[in-house]
Amino acid sequence: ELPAQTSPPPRRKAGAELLDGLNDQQRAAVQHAGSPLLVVAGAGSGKTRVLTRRIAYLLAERDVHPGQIMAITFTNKAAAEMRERVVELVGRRANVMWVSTFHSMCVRVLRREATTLGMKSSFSVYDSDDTRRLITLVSRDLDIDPKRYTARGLATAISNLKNELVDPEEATAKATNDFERRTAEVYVEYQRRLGLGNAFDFDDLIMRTVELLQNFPDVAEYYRRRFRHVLVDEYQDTNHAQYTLVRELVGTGQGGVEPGELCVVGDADQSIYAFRGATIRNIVDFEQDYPQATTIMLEQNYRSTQTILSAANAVISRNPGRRDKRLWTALGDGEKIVGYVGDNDHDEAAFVAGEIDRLMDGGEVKYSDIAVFYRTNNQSRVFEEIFVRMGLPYRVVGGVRFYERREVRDALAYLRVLANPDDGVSLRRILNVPKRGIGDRAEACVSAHAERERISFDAALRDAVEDRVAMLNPRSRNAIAGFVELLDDLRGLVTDGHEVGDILEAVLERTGYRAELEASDDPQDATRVDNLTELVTVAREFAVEPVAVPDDDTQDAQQDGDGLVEPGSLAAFLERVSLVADADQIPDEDEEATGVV
Amino acid sequence: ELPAQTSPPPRRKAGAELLDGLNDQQRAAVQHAGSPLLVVAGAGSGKTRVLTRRIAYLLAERDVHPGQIMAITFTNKAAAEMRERVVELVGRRANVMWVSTFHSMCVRVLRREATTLGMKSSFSVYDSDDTRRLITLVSRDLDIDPKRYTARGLATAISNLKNELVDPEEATAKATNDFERRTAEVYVEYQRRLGLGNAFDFDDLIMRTVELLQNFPDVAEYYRRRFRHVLVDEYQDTNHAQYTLVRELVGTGQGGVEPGELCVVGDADQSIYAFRGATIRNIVDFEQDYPQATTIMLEQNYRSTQTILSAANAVISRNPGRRDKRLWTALGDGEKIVGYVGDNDHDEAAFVAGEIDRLMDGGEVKYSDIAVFYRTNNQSRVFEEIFVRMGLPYRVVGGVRFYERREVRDALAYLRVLANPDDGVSLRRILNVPKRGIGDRAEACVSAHAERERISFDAALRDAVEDRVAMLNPRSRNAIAGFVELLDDLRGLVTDGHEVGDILEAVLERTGYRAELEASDDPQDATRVDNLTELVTVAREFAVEPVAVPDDDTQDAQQDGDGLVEPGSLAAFLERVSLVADADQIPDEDEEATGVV
Amino acid sequence: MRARAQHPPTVEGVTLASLHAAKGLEWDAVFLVGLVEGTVPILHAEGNDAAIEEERRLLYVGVTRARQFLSLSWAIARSESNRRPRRRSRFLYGLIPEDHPTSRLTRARQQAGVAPAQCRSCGSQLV
Amino acid sequence: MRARAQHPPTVEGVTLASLHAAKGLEWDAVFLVGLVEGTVPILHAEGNDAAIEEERRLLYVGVTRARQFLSLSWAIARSESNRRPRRRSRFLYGLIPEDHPTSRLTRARQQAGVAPAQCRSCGSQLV
DNA sequence: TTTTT
DNA sequence: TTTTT
DNA sequence: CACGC
Repeated sequence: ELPAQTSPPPRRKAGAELLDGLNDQQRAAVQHAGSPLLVVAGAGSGKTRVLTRRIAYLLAERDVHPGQIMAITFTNKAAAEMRERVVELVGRRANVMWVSTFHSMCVRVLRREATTLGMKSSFSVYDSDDTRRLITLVSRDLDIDPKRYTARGLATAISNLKNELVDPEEATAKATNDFERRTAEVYVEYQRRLGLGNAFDFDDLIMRTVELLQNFPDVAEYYRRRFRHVLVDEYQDTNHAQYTLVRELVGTGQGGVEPGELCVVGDADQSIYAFRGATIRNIVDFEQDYPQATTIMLEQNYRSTQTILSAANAVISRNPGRRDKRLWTALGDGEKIVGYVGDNDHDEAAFVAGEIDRLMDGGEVKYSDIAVFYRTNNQSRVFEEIFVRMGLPYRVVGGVRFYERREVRDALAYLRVLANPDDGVSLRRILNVPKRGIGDRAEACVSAHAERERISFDAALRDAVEDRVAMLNPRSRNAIAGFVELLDDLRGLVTDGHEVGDILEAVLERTGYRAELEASDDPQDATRVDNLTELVTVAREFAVEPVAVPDDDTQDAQQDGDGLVEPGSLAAFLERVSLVADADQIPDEDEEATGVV
Repeated sequence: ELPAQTSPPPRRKAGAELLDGLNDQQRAAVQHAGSPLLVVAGAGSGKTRVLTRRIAYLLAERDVHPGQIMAITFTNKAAAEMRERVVELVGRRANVMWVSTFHSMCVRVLRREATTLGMKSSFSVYDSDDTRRLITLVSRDLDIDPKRYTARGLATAISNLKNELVDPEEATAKATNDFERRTAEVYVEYQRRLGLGNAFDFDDLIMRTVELLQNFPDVAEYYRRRFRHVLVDEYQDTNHAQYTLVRELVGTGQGGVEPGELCVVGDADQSIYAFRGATIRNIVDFEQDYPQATTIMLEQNYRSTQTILSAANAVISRNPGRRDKRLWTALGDGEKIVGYVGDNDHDEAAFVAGEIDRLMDGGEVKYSDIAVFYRTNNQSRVFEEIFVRMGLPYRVVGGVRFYERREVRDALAYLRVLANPDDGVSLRRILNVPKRGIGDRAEACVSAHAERERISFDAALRDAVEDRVAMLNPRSRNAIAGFVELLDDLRGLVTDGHEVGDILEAVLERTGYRAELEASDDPQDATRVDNLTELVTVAREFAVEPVAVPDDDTQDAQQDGDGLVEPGSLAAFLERVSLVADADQIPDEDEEATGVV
Repeated sequence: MRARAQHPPTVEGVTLASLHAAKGLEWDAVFLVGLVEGTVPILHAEGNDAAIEEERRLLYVGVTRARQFLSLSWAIARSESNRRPRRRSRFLYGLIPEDHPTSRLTRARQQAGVAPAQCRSCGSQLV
Repeated sequence: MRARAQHPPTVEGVTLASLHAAKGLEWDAVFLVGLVEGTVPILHAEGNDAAIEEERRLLYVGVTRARQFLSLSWAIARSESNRRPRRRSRFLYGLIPEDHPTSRLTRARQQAGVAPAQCRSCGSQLV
């Protein structure tokens, strides 16, 4: 025993260090082994710290290989931060872990197994805008009254079904009223068209991965053998499909594979995404779902003063039926809370501006340390007005995100069409953008032909060039011929292996898209040109960016064909931009990640 | 003589005081009498000071009655300032003077003499937007290709003709090419429709006042006898019509009335409105136009450092054929001029922001003492971006002005229709705003009926209610009936003598206009509601505002029926808002008005 | 001041965001504004217990974003055009007493037209 | 700083305006920006002597707005997307010498990539 | 009305 | 491309 | 028949 004390093996030392500075509950969460674990992590209780230490501890102390770990988050930012912090703790071998969002993780699985589901691995991922567009088309084809059933409404309904893992057939069977019947009808056709376009929508990524795991036991077994540890962040935000996905990944121990070790972290009191399908019940009922489960509560807060925590406790304690949890801190009471009643919202905003000025006068705080929160985005207006007048620097979070801007989506649609010719939604998006004389009528003719012949829109366009599309006049035919030729030219660049940035640059140049914006007198179009320039920059940086996951140091051989598209490729770029909501919405300086002060 | 020194008559003393602190040229300009006077007033040379002192001097020393003075400016702000400063010098009796813009002055004349020109005194004044709308209607009726001849283009062409005092007949006769012929055709019909709608456009105000003075010698004589002194500010900005108007007002001495005494002030080097019809020749050729004229040059500048003035002189001296004029100052050289070349506009903006920060660090300057000027408004964008980021308070001048906002114009259109039922443009503007089921087709039916029967659009609407309009379906008929009833209800409020603010409030309430905006989810609509609230406030303040012109103290009896609408009335409010471009675009703290430091 | 000009990207400014967007982050000073019925909780949630509970969690998320300084505010009317006064959020019951200065100010001002004094004492009166 | 908070309407901010909108007013410090061919004078005026003269008057109006401090600036390129470099305004001939630091900086920077030093000596070199 | 993909 | 009414 | 409103 004595030698062990004077020169302990490095691994043990690392393990001990990983528990440094943790409180009892945090330490228990890091060390727990052998059964499902629920960490109820109050606000500011050091949740990310626990997650990352736990992963490091698995590697350091429990003989777990990085390739056996899957950590799931909701945002790319959270995933990136988690990976980064684990790397800080255990080195670059951590890069072999799957640390990703639910959606990225599913894309990775689906790229590997696409053919099993009758798709090609070059599939597109449709976001809510693409989805709405496709539903509009479907809805029109089905002669649905677009006033009574808006595309947005139908999209929401279908999304809800998918979140509940209800497939088109079941939806049809279960429909009890007019709206549900119409929705099911659209759902069936929409899903068919997604397949035809070789595309998944956001919800499909989850639902169809579940389908894969449930219907193909050998696939499920492969992943269950591979990932022995599954960690899920923000568990209170999971919807039913995500809940099921996690269950399937972990397994039940039937079929010869021991269940994976599950650790979920979350806080029911911070469940605020019910409208997106999140079910607070997933976290509330965790102990029923996993009867072996252990629960650890993190109640010590490292962020706020006791005054603030008491206020928070007072607010939330009035919610009935919740797990009793009281945040506390060792930091002391701090400043009193300020209350103010204004005559009107302008008055209220003036008060806030004055208080900010006062805080700044104190000199201990920066503007970026201050935030104003409201329930609805339009409430920002009155603050912006007064802040501009007073010269208070500010940034508004929300609004149209970079990848949601029209010009950015147009440019990306070109790239998607180059990568996946079957992608009809993207193809139709750019068909006449910029204007090239292919009008509504021409599009309708081609579309009808595609439907009749049951071919892709791209194939129908090529038929049009050869005059095999009915009712199409020669003017339109010529315009289409020019367009198809343009696409083929651009696709040549892809085949020749040009960099993404160059391909994008060629798209903007050869299509005349940028020229049209530059010629415009609308001041908004100047911004649009700038955004495209920014997009080109992003693409250029992407090509030279060091790749996070494959790592020379690692022995893990499962990198190639492991659901990862070729780094730096067009496909990789599209995958990135399709699954990243925004580059930088909120500065990441100070995050949930709270440690001991 | 001794008694005169110990107790001089008050009037002489006032006169002497009025010359206090003026330089030789300024003093000469104030005292000049007996012939037309051109004051060439360089930038910052104390132009407004000279004008106001001159007026005061006329009253104090030259036995001129305030009612005999007409002072003309281009902006309401300049007029208000001039009046205010004269009042400071000579007291409230100055309020009897006509101090107004060219356009306000003409409206006042035209209200008095409307019937002479076959109009009613309740006429509307159409601004450029109304004009464009009416031209669009006319153009459509004349089957003019709206691509080849845009409403905007036609409006500009017609405006140019009016500025040159070319009437529709002359335009028709003189037309030499296709565009001119089409323009003349539109001009004829447009002018007919203006008459039918009992409306003048901005350019009409000038042109038709000239017509009045030229075609009705007794009217001209009345004004010439009445106004013995005409003063014109910013003379370099006059167009041909305004030039002629001034000539007609002053007269030539034929017909028994001595010519009025004319004093014009301006600076050819600051002529920058050629594109609006201003002709620099008016000021350049003043001495030829008025052979008796005296010219006084103000070259001493009280605003800038010599360094800046030398730069200014260097810039302008390269213009050929100009009157040689060199600004100088007694203030000394001051700081050197800073030059900077940026890599791109963002870089340039960063430099400017940095310099502003540096100036503010000096502590002697306020943000509001600093300005950034550019040639085209879209250049503001890059500055706004960097200023917001740096927390530099700023205000952008330009953009959509208050009275040009859609919601404000809609509300005013309601008021105009109440005041002038013949106003077809305003009536058609609000016909289906907010939506009340009177669509394009219905409007076309009513419009055709109005044309066919040669009645006003309002009368046609009333025919529609009685089913006397062809091709109109019952649904539309009912909608129109509701609308007409609504208008009649509202007009009842006007007849009952309610305050403008209440009438406006009733319009917003009973039409459902405000409700529609409040129900909207477009964040812009929240701003719109605020703008309407602001408009109501303006209207309320207007009703209680002390009236500037009629003054109890004065003996002048020509107040009633003197082209002034009843103070506080709906008509008065409309007149104000039709002729005021904007409430506060640039803060009026520091104006051209420069005196001795 | 001078330093600011030298490294401008540092001046990132005050954050304006929805309560949803605030989740997962923290700031030294936090202002929660518009705490009136119809906004927090939002009108739409009325009559639906689960929705009202979620609205309350939303406020909880907002409160727990603050490190040192927290301000709670609301306005009794949206703008001059809109007559009917607003009621403060039910979620403040128990947090700020009904008879607290901020509550009374509402009536006091309507009579006197005086600008409301700002209250720095609620912290001590928390439940 | 405190004073600012107490009477907020005073903080009116830096004025951004077109040269036309500047007419008739004055400021202690004036920045005239974008002084390149195609902007001042504007492209549209090219080939029309009267129009070019009016553009020159426009610059004159801008210059004479300043009381104490005047800055003249321009950029050699609009944004990264737009390649062809710009030439400074012809109206600066005689005002700022061709071989003045501001002119040379253009080339120097393209080679060195160094941020341009700001020039405080033109005032003395006026014609 | 909120919007992590 | 500027925009005093 | 495309396109702009």
